[in-house]
Amino acid sequence: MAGESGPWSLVSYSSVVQQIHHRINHWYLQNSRDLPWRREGVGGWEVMVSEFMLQQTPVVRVLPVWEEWMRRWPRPQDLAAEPLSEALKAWGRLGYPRRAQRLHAAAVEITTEYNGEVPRTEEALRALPGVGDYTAAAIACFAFGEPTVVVDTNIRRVHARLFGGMALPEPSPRASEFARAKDVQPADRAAANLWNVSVMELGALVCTARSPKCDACPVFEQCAWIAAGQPAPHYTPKGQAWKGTDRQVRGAIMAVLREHDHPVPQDSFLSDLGRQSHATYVALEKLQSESSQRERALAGLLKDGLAVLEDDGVRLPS
DNA sequence: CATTCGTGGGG
DNA sequence: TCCCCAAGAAT
Repeated sequence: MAGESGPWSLVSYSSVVQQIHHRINHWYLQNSRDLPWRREGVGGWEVMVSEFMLQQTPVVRVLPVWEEWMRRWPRPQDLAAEPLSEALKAWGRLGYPRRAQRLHAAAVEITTEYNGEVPRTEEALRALPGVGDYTAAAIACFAFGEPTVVVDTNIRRVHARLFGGMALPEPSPRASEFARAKDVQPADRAAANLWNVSVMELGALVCTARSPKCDACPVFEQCAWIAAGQPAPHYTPKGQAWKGTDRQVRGAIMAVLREHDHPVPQDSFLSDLGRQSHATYVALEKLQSESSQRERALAGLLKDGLAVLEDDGVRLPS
């Protein structure tokens, strides 16, 4: 495979790889979760919304919000007809509200440029706001059966272990990983489709980042990481800073704005303490004590178009 | 290429 | 309790 020597070189379609295909696909058919966006008859819009929500957010937290969005906005036009503020409110506490902003913008673009039909090609999808390499490949594959090369964090981890013999993939995706994923993917269209979702599911349920369930793995015998004696990661992931960051304050401000239909005076953020979660309460105390950070965080939200400044306060964008 | 950007459940 | 990190994208 590209950029790699060793036992897997030039043997992508060897019997071993075909056996891996069969084992992981079979495992998937027996063990996959019954997720609503995977059910029969689900269209591009449903898959697209799920993919946006699943960007850096666990499935269990997405499920109820996705159900509500599908009930309320069954088509892109339905969301596009609503002001951005409604999308931000319905996004709730999923996190990264810019995803809701970009999904709303994508719905508008689909409505105006594609007559309300989610585009089927990876290229067209990739041009939509909030759609990167992974999401474009995922929608094309899962919704429309395109044999795209899907590379998400789960697939990267499975490939790093199974084929690379490493505990974890590199911190940031490399071109060589895409090349390897393309190389080990079945040529057949339907087979590639099943393979993509199967490897992803294996990574989500068995080949997890922490304490992988190797005793339940269908390709334990083929795994290069197991064969190498399960070596430890060659780097230490650097944690995501949170306490005292602008992100925390931005989240607190957004939590307040979501609960108001009218502009909220900046000096009255603290008046809503009673209705906030503990996390928001803590963040709001910071809003009070560190005005410079509050101003910086608010400026960021205004710049990002997630909040609007009026004469009488701050509100969500309409 | 490194940073920034939310949230909350589980190890 | 604390820390990890989860179907990433944009800059």
